[in-house]
Amino acid sequence: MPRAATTSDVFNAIADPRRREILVHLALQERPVGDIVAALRVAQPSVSKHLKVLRHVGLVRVRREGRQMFYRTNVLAIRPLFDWAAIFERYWRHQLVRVKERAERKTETGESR
Amino acid sequence: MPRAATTSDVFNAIADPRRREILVHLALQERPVGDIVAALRVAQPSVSKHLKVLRHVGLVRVRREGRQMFYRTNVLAIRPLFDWAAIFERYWRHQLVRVKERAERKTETGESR
DNA sequence: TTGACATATTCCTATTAGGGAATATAATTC
DNA sequence: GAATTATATTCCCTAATAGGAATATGTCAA
Repeated sequence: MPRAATTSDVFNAIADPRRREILVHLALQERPVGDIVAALRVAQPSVSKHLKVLRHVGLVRVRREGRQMFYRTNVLAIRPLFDWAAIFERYWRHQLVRVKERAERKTETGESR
Repeated sequence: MPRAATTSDVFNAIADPRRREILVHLALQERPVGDIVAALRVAQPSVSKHLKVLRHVGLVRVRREGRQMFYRTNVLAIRPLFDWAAIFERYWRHQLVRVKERAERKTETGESR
């Protein structure tokens, strides 16, 4: 079985670094394709293809205005990714707390190394 | 240019759903490969291959004990993913706040629909 | 209609993946 | 050493890229 399609879900869609850049670029405000091309210095056909993938998984929305297509990030679509990563957040927080406590105990007892 | 290797970074490694399952399974405690095979009902060679990918990007750590290999999730390695997704968190929080406020205004004025 | 501009699609190609089956390696036990 | 258990690696195969170049589609203006 080959690798899952980039359009299969959000996790596969954001595997590509260019697409992640695009999403950040379109998070604050909608922008036409040409703006993305200029900002990320990527060939226009390449940008259009990435946008197609992002549209397929619902990570961006489009609006036409004359000949321009305004894209914007659908931030809510990133939530499944955030929620999944958050599963582990408490573990590393605990880990960091333990490291911190150990460091503080050492300081209190005047230990070095 | 083909797609980036699954071992190129955390984002590509977690694109596969099996690997995400494995990471969750190994988050609470370390487990031998056989345990993962039984829990996820995936062929053993397949599990070993996924673990290899996860090891390459630092998402899991291994420890040998006799003939068993105990793997555990390195939760801190998931942080780059969490941090990236968190960029968008404030945007959807604002969005949700706006939706909530609108709903409350409607309720106050006795509006329906 | 013609031309200019903005964006999308198609074609091509090298590379990668992931499952299954078979086999290899490593550690333990007898 | 031989058999057993646990895990890793290799081989085969098909499907899916992502970029580059060329081309198509769509919209507006004169």
